Amino acid sequence: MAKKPYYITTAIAYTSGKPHIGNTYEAILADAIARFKRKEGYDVFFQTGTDEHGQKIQEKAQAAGLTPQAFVDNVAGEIKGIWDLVNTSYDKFMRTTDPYHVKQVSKIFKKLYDQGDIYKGYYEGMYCTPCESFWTESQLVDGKCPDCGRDVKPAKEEAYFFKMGKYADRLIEHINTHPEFIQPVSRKNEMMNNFRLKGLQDLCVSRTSFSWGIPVEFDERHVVYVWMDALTNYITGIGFDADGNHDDKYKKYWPADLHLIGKDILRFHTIYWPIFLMALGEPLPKQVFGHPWLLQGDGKMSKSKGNVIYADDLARLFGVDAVRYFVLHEMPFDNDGQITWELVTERFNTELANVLGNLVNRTIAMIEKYFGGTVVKSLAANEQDPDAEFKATVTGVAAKVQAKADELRIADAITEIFALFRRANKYIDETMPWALAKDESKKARLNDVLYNLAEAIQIGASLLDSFMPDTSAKILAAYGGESRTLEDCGAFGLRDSVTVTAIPPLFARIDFKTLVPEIEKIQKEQAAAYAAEMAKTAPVEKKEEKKADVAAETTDENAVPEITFDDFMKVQLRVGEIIACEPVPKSNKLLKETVKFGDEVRTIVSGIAKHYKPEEMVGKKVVFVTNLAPRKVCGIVSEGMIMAAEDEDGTLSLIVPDKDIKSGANLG
RNA sequence: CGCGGGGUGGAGCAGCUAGGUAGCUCGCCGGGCUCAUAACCCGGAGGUCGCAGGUUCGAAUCCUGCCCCCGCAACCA
Repeated sequence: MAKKPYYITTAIAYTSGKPHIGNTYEAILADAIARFKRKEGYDVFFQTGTDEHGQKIQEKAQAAGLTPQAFVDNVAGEIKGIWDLVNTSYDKFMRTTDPYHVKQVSKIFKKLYDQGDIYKGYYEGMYCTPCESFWTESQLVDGKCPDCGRDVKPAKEEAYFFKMGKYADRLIEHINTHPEFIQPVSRKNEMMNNFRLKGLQDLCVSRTSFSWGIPVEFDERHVVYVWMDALTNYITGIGFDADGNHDDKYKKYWPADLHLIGKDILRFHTIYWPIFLMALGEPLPKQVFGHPWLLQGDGKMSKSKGNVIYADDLARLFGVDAVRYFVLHEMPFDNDGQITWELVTERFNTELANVLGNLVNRTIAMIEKYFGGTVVKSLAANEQDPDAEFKATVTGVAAKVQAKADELRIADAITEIFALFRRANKYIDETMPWALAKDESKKARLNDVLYNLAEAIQIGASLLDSFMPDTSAKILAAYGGESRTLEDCGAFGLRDSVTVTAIPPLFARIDFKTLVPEIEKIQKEQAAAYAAEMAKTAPVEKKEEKKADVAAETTDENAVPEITFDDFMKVQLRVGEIIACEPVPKSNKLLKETVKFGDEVRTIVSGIAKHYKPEEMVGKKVVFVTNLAPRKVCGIVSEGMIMAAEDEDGTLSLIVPDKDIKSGANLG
């Protein structure tokens, strides 16, 4: 009988930079599922890859002095390298610059245009001519360009749009009749609300403001905009052809069984993507799973602080399988999870070293010590098997693991496997092999006990092979066995004899203190590399970094250039007395202060509400910058800036004069 | 009333969709054992399940209101 096909994908990673552990988590999770499906007997096709077009990449490449293609070649190589490092068993690494994909996207666009689903229209907004950028009303600062501060004017740009509304009813129907389509189900309502509350607007699918993309074949000033380019990778990667001459692979694997993606892009995968497919007349994917995020626990992630955690650093310190174990097991099913160096170390020691590594090791040691390395299967079937309960527990694990894995609850599946290892440790205490060894008449019993342990360990290791492939292989090699099928994991006593070979500890306990210098080194290097990059690319990069990571810019001294005395003198600093203060409505960070500088009274808005209460502000004398251009913040004009110091913990402290001094006093 | 997620023993989480003894890992305390990586095994302390109402024979679980935290958005001049 032919194996059933199973097609699984990850989202494609954007090639703007090195992926951190949170991005890598998705690849590892998909890999675990893919491997387990193979173990279950499916004919699996696992596709992952990179999303390589767009304005941001064009700008980054320019800043780095590379062509966009050369730039994405580098980054895609780096991403693939990390995926390989953590042992993802993808069948295809898809890139959106792949010629076949480019050709097909172009054809798809044309086809949808010809059949009337895509039409030419206008993208309207406020336009800044020098910056060549469109802004929405809400993005404008004080009615001016948020980038350069110059005037903007209403303008419209030609663009192509996709008629989303045409397919909305069919999609709603599909979502309602396929409860398994959106996972976890708790997200389903969220998606449906998008229809009811906002209606479904037509989607802009082309741009003329940059050129690094797939050209629209019949209108070359346009390039295809991100979602139509990126989402279609799932079909072009397996040989979809817009003219219908599909590759056999497409016929076999589409529709996909599972799109594994981050919860942030669930919308695009459960609304836009199905509608594109409907327009193309193709079947919809069976399931879209929006996984939670893996957050870094020690403060807000910031490259300038060097506290971004990357898979390769983790792998160097803990080993690849420990990284896989951590992200697969420590992630809750539908809440965000946390990762810190301390947490990884703790799990490494308690679970991997203590429970698993030590079990494997002590059992080998006993088999060698008492039997020279070989134990045999008990020949006489014992009517009242004293180990019946133990054996039943061990052989029952496979079914439990399978049940959990089929629900995509990988963390729970792993917990089941470790329950087996814990049970085996307990079995050692129950049977006390070292006591049996002292009595020659109990040699047969001792053999049976150790044989049972060896079997249990091999079953556990076999079940582990989808999640920790290297560790599984090492254990099985030490016990001279091979990874067992799921079915065989449900049976005890498969081998007539087991011969073991001593191996070094699988996971040597780690004292966190010894790791601290390493981690500090990693963080220093990261911060230095970031500063260097900032210095090199600052002019171009500023725009996007401002949005993506404000903290980076303001806390990274290394990136700040030297100024002259004259420059400094341009800044006017004065002591102001706060005579009134109130929170800004609709904001959780802002306080509005009324400040007296001598005879002058000004209104100043500051982002300090998380650190200071309005009532404790009143009466304080604080240093302000008083010659900044006024700016509207949340509808209030702010005429200056309060001075405060912030450390890396985010603690904020206002700068106040050492002695009482009249308000309005100048600094210098 | 911008959108969403969450509040369960010291920490991190499960349980909630289909109400019925509050569970797991770590930590802590005590004990056991010595094959093993100061590892393993057993026992124990510790929880008004954010608050207040409601439905019910019975609510962590369902309903209503409120409080707090975290993301996103907004925003820090």
